Amino acid sequence: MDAKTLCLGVLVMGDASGYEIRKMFDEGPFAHFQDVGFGSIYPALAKLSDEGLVAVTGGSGDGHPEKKVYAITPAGRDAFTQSLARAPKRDKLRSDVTFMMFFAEFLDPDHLRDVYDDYLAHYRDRVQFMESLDPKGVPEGRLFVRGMGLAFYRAITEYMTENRDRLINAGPGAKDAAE
Amino acid sequence: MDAKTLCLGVLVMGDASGYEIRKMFDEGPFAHFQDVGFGSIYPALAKLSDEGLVAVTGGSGDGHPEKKVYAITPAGRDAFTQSLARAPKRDKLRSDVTFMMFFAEFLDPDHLRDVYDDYLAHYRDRVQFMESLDPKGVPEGRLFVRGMGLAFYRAITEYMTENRDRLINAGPGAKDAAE
DNA sequence: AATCAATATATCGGCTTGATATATTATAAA
DNA sequence: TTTATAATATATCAAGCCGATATATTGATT
Repeated sequence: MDAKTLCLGVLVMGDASGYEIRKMFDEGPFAHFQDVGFGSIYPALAKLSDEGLVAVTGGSGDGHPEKKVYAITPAGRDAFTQSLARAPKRDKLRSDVTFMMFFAEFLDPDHLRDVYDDYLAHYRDRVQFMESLDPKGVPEGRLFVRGMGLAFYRAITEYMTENRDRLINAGPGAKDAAE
Repeated sequence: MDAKTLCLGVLVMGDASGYEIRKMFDEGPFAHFQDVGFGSIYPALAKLSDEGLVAVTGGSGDGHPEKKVYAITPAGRDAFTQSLARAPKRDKLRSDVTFMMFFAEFLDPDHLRDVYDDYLAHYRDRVQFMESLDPKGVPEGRLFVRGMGLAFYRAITEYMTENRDRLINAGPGAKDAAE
């Protein structure tokens, strides 16, 4: 999905500023399956505005930053629906930690253990956070996606908890690093 | 991970051409957690060659394509080890299908069902494929990573099988599309 | 003999990424 | 109270990546 469609997706749920859009992908409901930075969001919003797909309110223009609020237009809604109707690209997971573990024998055992435990702790936090969310009034599509994220985080957490020693205790000189 | 490090990772396991490196990320052992295209691999190999981190054999240079085989040098091994020692970036999943499902109410029910079933079929295939792999002689790190991929694919497959009707039958006019 | 799929290298525009700069406001600590 | 810190907020830019495309050879199938 290109940055323009991602922005429209947020705006279809309500008006927002560029900063607020970012938060949706950084810590909000999209955080576990999409990502966009400011470097993509601001140019995307400018283009959407040029094309009449969003309308802007606020923003002085002279020097100091003032909040600009974007609202989707009827043309923007149409464009969004059309984007969703296109055949989706296949999923893409990019995990540098997994790449490191693949080459576990090239790593310093202490470093491997530290990275592993940080990573596992992070996924445990994600599980706890998602379990704490209130499902009341959330549309079916969003609940489904949330449930899938939780299933994914739980699977990783369980696997990493059960197989920790298998990886940490492998490799040269790893015996001291296990705890 | 940048394209250069990904290439070095493949070459550390044995000599390969650009095309063979690509296959490792497209259908090989890295396919489920990393991705690189030709547009990144060829420039990366050229840079690595300039820096003396890989050595090239073959390739005529005049017009028609001839296979070039790359081999990692001792300096390349050092550079690879150093790259692995750096703090890894956090995981990033990009799933356009999940984005579509989030906005299920904006989709034509038939289209949603088609996309859903294709997606589920794809993950079922991945599970079957990974279960068919022979673990004999595979180093611990690679087995661990393979197991984690399998855990991930299984979790998605199970969730999608159990919750299919919940999503497909939601939304306006969806009753006919369920089967 | 013709067709198709796989092998193989390479390029390029458009887009994304990650870092950085800048400024305001709200909160917490000294 | 003053200071420091964190959060809010917009914006830009170089470097690098992505997806599409072009080209050519080899092997397998019809």
